[in-house]
Amino acid sequence: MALLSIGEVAERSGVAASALRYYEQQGLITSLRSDGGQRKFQREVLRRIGFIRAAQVAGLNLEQIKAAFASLPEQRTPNREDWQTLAASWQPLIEERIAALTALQTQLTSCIGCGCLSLEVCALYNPADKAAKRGSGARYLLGDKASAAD
Amino acid sequence: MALLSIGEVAERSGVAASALRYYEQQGLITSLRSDGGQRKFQREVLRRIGFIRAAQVAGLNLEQIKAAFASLPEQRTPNREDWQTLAASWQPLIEERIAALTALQTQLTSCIGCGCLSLEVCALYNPADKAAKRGSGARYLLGDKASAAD
DNA sequence: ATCAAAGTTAAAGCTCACTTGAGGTCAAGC
DNA sequence: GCTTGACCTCAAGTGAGCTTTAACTTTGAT
Repeated sequence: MALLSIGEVAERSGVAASALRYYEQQGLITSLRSDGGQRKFQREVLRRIGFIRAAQVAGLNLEQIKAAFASLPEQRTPNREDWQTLAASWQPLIEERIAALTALQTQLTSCIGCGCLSLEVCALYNPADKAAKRGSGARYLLGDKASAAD
Repeated sequence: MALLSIGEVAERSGVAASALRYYEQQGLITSLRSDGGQRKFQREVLRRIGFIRAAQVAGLNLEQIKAAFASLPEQRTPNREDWQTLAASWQPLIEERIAALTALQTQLTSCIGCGCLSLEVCALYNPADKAAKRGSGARYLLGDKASAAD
């Protein structure tokens, strides 16, 4: 069986059918349709979904993931090299996030050790000092969301 | 000047006044009031805010942070040791988060190296694959958050 | 005394990533 | 042919974490 129903994809990927419809609506995945209009997914979609979840863990939002997917070929099914390139492009991001957490760890530790009750010095006291204001909405991963810009 | 206005706290902490009011409403920080009803913050609030932001980066939500703050003394101003204890309690969480990202990194890398186009094996393909992998796997940051179900 | 800047409240609004619900359709087994 | 369960669409709802708005008050400098 070459094509998968939405229910099958949901079960195999561990992602709810409603989420899959949402991903399709957002342009992250695509589907064929049966005569009756029901979604028929190619197996490839499982890999795509795997990458979506992985990227979410790494801290990207759906729009960023969609942008990353734009590097994949549209004509043919992406091959190993295509995915490799994509995965590689995320490594720096993951490293960055790890670095941020490590820095936080250090900060918490050193803030303990140092006399940072004497204020003015500690990074925990003066975290941003001029935090760039993003738009409204949840800042679900404070550090990285778009902190490159200002 | 012992007490700080909300604007001063906002500027020093890099957190918007509206967010500070929200934190107060949620019980994460407290304030005294002037005769006219305006907030007057003790300096200590800056440390609290620092910890809030740090904890958010580490992945806690406000309720969890509030719960963590419950370990701080209410009668007296928390001293260095109090904060130390709190910070220490967050170390495992940060380590866990770093471990998750590292695992993701490994997965992405190995998924490239291996013949994982042959499906069925790759963790990216079968991320949840039933409740079998409860304690391990890259997805738990996502999974914990939304679905404690099943 | 005046006046602008900064502060107050309550309520509504917003983003993200989905989920839920209503009302209807499709596909497959008996 | 009928039934059942999976599927469809569209609209509205959810929750976290804020921000914005409106109408009003306080503070502090001149």
